[in-house]
Amino acid sequence: MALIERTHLKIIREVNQLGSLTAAAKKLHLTQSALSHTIRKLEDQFNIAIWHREGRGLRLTQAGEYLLETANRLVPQFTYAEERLRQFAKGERGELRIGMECHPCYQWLLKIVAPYLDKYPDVEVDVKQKFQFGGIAALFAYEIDVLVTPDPLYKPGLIFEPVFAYEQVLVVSENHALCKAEYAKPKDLMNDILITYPVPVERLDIYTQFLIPAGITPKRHKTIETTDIMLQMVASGCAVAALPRWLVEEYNNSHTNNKNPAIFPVKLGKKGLNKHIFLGIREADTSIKYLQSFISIAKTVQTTNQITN
Amino acid sequence: MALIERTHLKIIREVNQLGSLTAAAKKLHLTQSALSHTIRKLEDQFNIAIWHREGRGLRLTQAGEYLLETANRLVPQFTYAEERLRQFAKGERGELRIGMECHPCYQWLLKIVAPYLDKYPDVEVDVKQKFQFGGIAALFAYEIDVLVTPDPLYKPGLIFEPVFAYEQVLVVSENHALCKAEYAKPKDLMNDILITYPVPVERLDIYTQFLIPAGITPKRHKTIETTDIMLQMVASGCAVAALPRWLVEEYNNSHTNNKNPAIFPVKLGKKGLNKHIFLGIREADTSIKYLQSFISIAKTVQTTNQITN
DNA sequence: CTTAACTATGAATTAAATTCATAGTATATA
DNA sequence: TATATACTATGAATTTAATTCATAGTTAAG
Repeated sequence: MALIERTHLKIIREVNQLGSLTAAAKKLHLTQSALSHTIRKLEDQFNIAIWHREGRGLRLTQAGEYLLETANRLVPQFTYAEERLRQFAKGERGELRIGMECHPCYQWLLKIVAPYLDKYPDVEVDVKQKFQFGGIAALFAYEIDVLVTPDPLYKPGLIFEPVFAYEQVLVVSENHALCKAEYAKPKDLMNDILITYPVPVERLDIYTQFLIPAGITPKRHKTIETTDIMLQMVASGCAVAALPRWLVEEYNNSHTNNKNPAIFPVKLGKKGLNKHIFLGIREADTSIKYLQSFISIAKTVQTTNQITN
Repeated sequence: MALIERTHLKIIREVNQLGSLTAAAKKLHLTQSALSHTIRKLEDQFNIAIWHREGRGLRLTQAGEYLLETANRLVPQFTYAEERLRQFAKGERGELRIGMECHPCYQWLLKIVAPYLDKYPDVEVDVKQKFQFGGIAALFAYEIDVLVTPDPLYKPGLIFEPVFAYEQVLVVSENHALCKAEYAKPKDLMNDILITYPVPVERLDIYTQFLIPAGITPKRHKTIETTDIMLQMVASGCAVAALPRWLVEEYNNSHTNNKNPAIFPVKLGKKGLNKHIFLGIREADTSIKYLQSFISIAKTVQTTNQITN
């Protein structure tokens, strides 16, 4: 059984606009006969007339008027959908769900997103920070499209790209004993309150690569969600934290003129704790232009950052 | 160049709902191969993927998600449109634009429309009273679908059906000299103010069939739009009017208990002035069920009226 | 009353959709 | 770790549908 198709709607619209089957046929690159047959089939199918045939003219019936309304509503939605598909094809449109497994990177991300959206205004950017089974699983499950993480996990189907290097440092107030020290040793933290983000200890480098190897635990361990509050608590001298060096520098640049107490970065161990941030994507998505572009912009922004800070 | 068609949308919807091409194919009474080819063609056309192929499973891409949304929006509109066409075919739906060339018939019309809409709730009824080139022209020009008129004009393409007979009478107050007369003669009106609807004199029977043949004109001629006010003016004794007998009877039934002055019908001439009301439709529309039904209901209602009044 | 500008329609043709047959691949099962 | 199972993809054959061609029929205009 034949149904209403896009062509029927297109024909009805064109005939209404141009006034005749012949003219509509020319516009649609078909013959008058084709349109006549096509519409006739629909009319027979539903046992209705679409036009009153009055000599050499056509006048819409009520059913025809109704179909014209429908056509005027639906046909543009088809052409719009096609335009969208072309945008998808060109990689100009899509959803970019960014997963963050690196708390302090949020500030950095904001700097990328602004120029990125200038270039790809039709990409819908969304940032997610919580994952039930971790960021990698979220990538595999298509919950997110890019993962920002310091812990790449090279699995088949995933690709990781380093986007910037940074040094994880201990952050202390001007009153802290370590504030002018060349570097910190694990036991220096025995009497400090250590603030971290609320993530499992095994994902905190200051534990896995600094305190735990030395068998040391700090006096207390507190967790805080927001970087700003964390830094303020450190500045006030209540506690210490482990954060990227650039965050400390940025904080000082924006706060010292306000007479806020400065904070000091201290190397973690003699060699420091050097880290990378990676962007992870699914291998299947490597061809998506707006995704590739996000990665390359991410690389640019970090470089600029390194230089200015 | 191939475009997005209804089938594509249907397939995407079904696959999303049933989880596989195979299941969707069964539901759509097609083979899995057909769906695969059809979608593949669209993908090639726009150079996009609609699904990620993961082993034996399909997962929508972003473009696919978008198309699914579109499908969920558009497909129901197609099926709805088809339902409407079936209603048009059955004559259960349509527009019924009623043209009135008979002012006092408005009350009568209201009595028809109520039971009619009970039976045809999907018919859109509209009443028009003004026509630039007359009611017949309005019928031909598809401005209206039925014409209610006392003056049928038998032209090819039009069909008129009498729906009720009535007597046009002179209406006077209880103080008028004619109020108990057997019938009125033209010269009886020489000192009266005559009220009519604001239509050309050649469409007023009291002129064309009563006064003009006798070469008489009334003292004055006033026009009023509304029947109610016309009747009240007659009742107050200021003027006389020519109206259908049943209108006078109806007025008296509803007003005498309120102590309002009664009005009296007087035959126009010895034999009275007998008229018919006709419904006119286009010959092309005779097959429209809801239109035929309107005419038959119209005939029923007038009969009932005749008896009760 | 002839021409021009339409639509309708049957038959022929062309194009497109669909199926058939089969290969390929991941998942579940024994 | 085979093996069955439940999918999808795809080329070629087939069927079905769309389109054209050729032509008749109708009306409005010159």
